[in-house]
Amino acid sequence: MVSIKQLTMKVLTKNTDYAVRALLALAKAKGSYLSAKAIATEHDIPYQFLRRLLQEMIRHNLIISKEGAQGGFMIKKDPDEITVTQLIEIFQGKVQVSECMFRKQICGNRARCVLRHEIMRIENVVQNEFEKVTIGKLLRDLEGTHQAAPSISTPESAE
Amino acid sequence: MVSIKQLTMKVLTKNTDYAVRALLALAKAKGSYLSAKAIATEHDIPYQFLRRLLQEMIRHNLIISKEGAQGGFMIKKDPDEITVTQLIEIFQGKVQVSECMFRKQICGNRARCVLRHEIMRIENVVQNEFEKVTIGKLLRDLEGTHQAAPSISTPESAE
DNA sequence: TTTAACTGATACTATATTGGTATCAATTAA
DNA sequence: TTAATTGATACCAATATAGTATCAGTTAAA
Repeated sequence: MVSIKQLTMKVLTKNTDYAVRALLALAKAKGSYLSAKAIATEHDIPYQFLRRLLQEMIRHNLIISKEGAQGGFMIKKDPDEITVTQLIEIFQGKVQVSECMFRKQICGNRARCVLRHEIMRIENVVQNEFEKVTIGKLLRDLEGTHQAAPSISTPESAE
Repeated sequence: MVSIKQLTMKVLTKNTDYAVRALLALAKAKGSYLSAKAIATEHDIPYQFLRRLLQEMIRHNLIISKEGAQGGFMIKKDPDEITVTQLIEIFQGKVQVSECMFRKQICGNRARCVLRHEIMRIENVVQNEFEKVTIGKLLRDLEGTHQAAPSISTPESAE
């Protein structure tokens, strides 16, 4: 058996998965510090793995930290402004359908490439779909309140 | 620097990329046999790699082969019926946003999970987009004829 | 002022996936 | 008979993904 395929093509890796969960926990605990250990334990995320993700999120100004005893992490950015697209880009890189498809052989001869256009269109669709999903929305869904975001009406908010 | 991300999140791997190119070549040469070597050379695809992909496509009834000298591969299935979704499923597995996200910790307590629904919605969007793109459509785009498929009218293809 | 609970930073390991190569047997046209 | 070709499969290398370990520095609190 030639294993050229896997079971599923994962769109979200564990990185993003864990990051979303951690952010939901932090969004919920808004205003107080949660330690990496507490988050890891409660949400079943490998501790050291989580810490790397948290550091990365600090670098991207999504959260802040406090060192020392009773320290931990606190959400910084408005949960309604944190999209899954952003998290994917941070942890998995920019969504791209194919790095070179249709560029080399096929489109080499043609100046304007309709295929390239087709592919980019799908890229945008994927990205837009994930942009509709924010941490704020997920949190409300999770808590079953289903109320609209306080100050933002459109899900596609700017940076 | 902690490399927890790559440059880009590839949606199409080389497998699928090469398979599409090979199928385009075979669709173009419809009715005659093309050798793996010829396809590999002309489209800059690693020979042995390509052969594995061709074997896989035979198993999925997309193409047929003829052994021996002057043998090769010929397209079997109607190019308009071969979607990129199918190729992704053959070579990369079924598109799935996340295998476990929101299922374990988060949704453990709640019977009906709105998040799960959200994720599945995106999965469908992605898949539908790729289903719009067939080998037949790509071939016509490639040749610049832009005429509709003989038996199938594609409403979304006119952009 | 010592200690335990923390984060910051980074090195390390294991496994899976992806991309690619090599080999040998069987088939067939010339 | 031979060269071109597929069928089948084993193998290898690079990269990505997932997870672990360690040590230094900071801080609240005993």
